[in-house]
Amino acid sequence: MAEFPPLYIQNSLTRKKELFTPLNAPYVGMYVCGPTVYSNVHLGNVRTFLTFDVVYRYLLFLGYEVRYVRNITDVGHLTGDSDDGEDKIGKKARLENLEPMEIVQKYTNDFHDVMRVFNMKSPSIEPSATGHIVEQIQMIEAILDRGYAYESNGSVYFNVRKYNEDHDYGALSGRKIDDLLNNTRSLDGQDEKNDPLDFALWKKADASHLMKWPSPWSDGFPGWHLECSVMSTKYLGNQFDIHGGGMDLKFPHHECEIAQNTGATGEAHSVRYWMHGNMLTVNGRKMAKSEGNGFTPEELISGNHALLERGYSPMTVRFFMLQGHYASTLDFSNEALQAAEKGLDRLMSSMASLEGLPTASDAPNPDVDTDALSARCSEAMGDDFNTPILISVLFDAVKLVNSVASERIAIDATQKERLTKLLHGYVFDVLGLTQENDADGGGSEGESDALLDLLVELRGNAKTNKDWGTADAIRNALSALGISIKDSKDGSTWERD
RNA sequence: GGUCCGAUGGCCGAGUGGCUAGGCUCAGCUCUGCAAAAGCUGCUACAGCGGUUCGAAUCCGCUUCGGACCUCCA
Repeated sequence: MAEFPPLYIQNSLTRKKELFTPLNAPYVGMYVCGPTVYSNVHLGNVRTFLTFDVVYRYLLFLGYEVRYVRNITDVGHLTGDSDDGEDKIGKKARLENLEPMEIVQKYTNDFHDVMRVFNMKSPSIEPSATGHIVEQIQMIEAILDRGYAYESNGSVYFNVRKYNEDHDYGALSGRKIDDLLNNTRSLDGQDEKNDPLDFALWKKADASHLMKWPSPWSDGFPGWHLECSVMSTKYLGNQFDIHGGGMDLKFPHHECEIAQNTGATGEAHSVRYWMHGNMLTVNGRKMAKSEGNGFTPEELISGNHALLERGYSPMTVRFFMLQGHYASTLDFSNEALQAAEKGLDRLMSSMASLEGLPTASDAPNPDVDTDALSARCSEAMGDDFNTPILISVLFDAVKLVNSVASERIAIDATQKERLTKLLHGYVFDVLGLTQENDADGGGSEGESDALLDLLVELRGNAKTNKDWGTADAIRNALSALGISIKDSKDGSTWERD
């Protein structure tokens, strides 16, 4: 087995930072709760998917073979205060006068577009709940067989108290069953349940319900928590390595997932490392659809939203989010976005200069220790994916690159190669940042580049002749077009802003 | 009401007992025809009060303020 650098993960279940040891290295199984496709994703959703995109990327970077499963929830999600609420997708379908599956397709497409714009890697498998109705029915039967569920009026409920006699309900979220009971609000339409804590595995559909399937109990639809239990274990096994999701899913969703898995097999600890990403906040408040403080990636890029002073590029947002640790709340503000934009610009300018970096030295510069830089990077990521620390190390590398570029420091070819490999690996592969200079589009890029080179050369001649008027005129004109010129003692270069 | 979490310099944001990240902003300097870029230097903070310790942003207690979950939520 290959050697992997140590990776510590903060496990939500044990509340400890643990050394990551996959069940079957080099293979890793990872499941992340995906979106419910009944409306556009907002920036808060993006943050969670970004968190696990980086986890996925880093595991791949280390050389693990990862099966990354992220579901699409296209049924079973109830609205309102009780389990008798309406299915979100069915409701939306009625509102928009579309087939439920049209809704699902529409917002799935939107979700994929967003993922692409933010340079998220596609999961290995993206299963949908409606594609696994049979398996969900089978899991309900297994849970019934073990006595942890009961049928009531065509619906099936999980028996939380019975389960808690043999296992520990509340272990993940740190809740005690009696506290839960004391604090459960009395809701309507719960008479079918033996106990308010019980949750639905299968719901009987009424006549107006659009999405329903036959089952041994009724024509109905599966409970929300069930799909994740079914799809994670189907593709990753009854026990698998990493389960991720947003902090707000910890209870009840993930708690119920654990109960279902254990209830169906009798085996505890189906998930070895639970990871939870924290919330994106706006003015200190969680960004959420219900709060009305969310905006879509489209609004973010265009700047067309009351909270936005102007638009920001997807990579700026990606970088902004990576400058905070995934387990902390991150507060959104225009000021912070603008600071991130400049920082990213500096990082990317430096990346762009790597190729043309001079190797002025025949021997390695003893003051330049690429191995140490590399070690600090892997240490940062190995400490629970600490991207802020990683970025701080990368800025040290930026400083070094810029010093070499301006010939304040000399390095040899080997050091240049290592530096390039390090920066490419962490910036492009691990953090998933990309250069965003291709905004002018079209196939004429090469031509316009050549024209720009020519203009810069002409300006250089003007400078040599001390024709400052011409030189400044060219610089100002290019600046107005979004091209900035950088002078150094060896000549000038240009860069698109 | 219950459970849990947080409070870090002008802003964002790491850091869990001594080595006092990083980005942005601001000021000065170097370079430059000027500017930009780049480099260097400076601004040295940990909500408040008490305690433990040789030593606390970091551990403990209290107070204040904020947030999350307990209902759909990434």
